[in-house]
Amino acid sequence: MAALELFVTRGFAATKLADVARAAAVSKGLPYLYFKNKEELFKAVITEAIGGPLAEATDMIDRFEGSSEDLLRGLIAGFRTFEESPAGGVVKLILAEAGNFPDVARFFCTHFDARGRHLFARVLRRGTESGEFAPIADIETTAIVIVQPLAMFSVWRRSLAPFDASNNLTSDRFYEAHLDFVLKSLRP
Amino acid sequence: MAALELFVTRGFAATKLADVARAAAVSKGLPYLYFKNKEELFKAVITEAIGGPLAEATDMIDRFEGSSEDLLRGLIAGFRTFEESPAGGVVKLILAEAGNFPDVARFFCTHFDARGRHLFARVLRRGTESGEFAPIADIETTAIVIVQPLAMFSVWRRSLAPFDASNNLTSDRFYEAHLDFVLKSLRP
DNA sequence: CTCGGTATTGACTGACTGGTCAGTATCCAT
DNA sequence: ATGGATACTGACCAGTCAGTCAATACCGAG
Repeated sequence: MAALELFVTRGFAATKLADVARAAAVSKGLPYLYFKNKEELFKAVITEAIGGPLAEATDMIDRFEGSSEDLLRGLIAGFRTFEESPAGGVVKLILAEAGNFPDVARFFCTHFDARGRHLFARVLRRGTESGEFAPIADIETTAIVIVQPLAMFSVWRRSLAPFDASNNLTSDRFYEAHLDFVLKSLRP
Repeated sequence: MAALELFVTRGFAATKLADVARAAAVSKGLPYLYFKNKEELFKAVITEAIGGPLAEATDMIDRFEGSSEDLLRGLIAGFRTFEESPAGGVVKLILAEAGNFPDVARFFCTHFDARGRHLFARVLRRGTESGEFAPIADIETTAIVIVQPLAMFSVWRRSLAPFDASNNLTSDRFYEAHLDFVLKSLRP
């Protein structure tokens, strides 16, 4: 959806519905035949952007069989493809607008944030139990520490990256360094 | 400044100057005697919020003598006090509004983002050269991977945290897990 | 107390934008 | 062809808010 891109780059309040309409090559009134108002459009855009990728990710995990390290790699790779799709912008969008849209924030928390963290925690638990990873004092929080760079990179790429003069950080380099760093920390 | 808090929780566009004035217990017109317009106020708020803490941090580093691990701890602790001060909200604010305020974004990049990363990279280099840390393939990018959870946590605390049902993550637990994780990865 | 100057106010305006709706285009079944 | 149903348009309205400025409060010196 064209609306998503505008919301991501400009924010909710600064995005004019006339612009959304123009970007989608329709008239100003058309969106109102499908969405009650701007806020409903916003919610629809977000839930649509999250829904698909989330479903894919969960059953990818459920069906997985192999080493915990490979599962971790798979999970991160999965996040990357989501992040690099147009839908990846929702993370930034939601973090920015959470205060103004409590129910969107809550929805995102339970259906994406918490679930995503849980998946990583599960992998860590699996790995430590099998002895593949070293023991971890606080698994839930460690999962957060692992996920946060991914989320942050997603946000950064869509906000500061274009303005960073010393911008020689490619996605490849980042994901490589991240995985390297994480695995070093996890191995016994 | 009262304006900062409003900007952080609501975003730039959604913050009415009348509210800023009310929060500061002055009349609606007063800010215009000190700032040309809303955008100038915004820039002033940000530069003020960043300026002080940044100066402190840099000369804290310059004067430091001791082990690299302690320096790293000091750096993170410094970030935490900044993060927990009212000024900590600028990170979220800038990430959200970078697209609408290119020059603010550029200013933040050069004076805070890049410099902060550089400090961490310096510590890593110092540690690897002295043999205190294991060799690191890509120091600059690794520094980013270390800093990002800190930045993300700052954003998260001010956006999703209040809506997260399973919200038993305290700052203490987070910083502890982060430091533990990082040091595990760095040690030879 | 008075006067000059300065700091502050808050009603007002002009521009902008979310939302409406009477009207037009398109399409399909008969 | 034609009637009607459906999809879409864009001029218009009403509300909102950044920004202005004439009027007022305040203060310090003489």
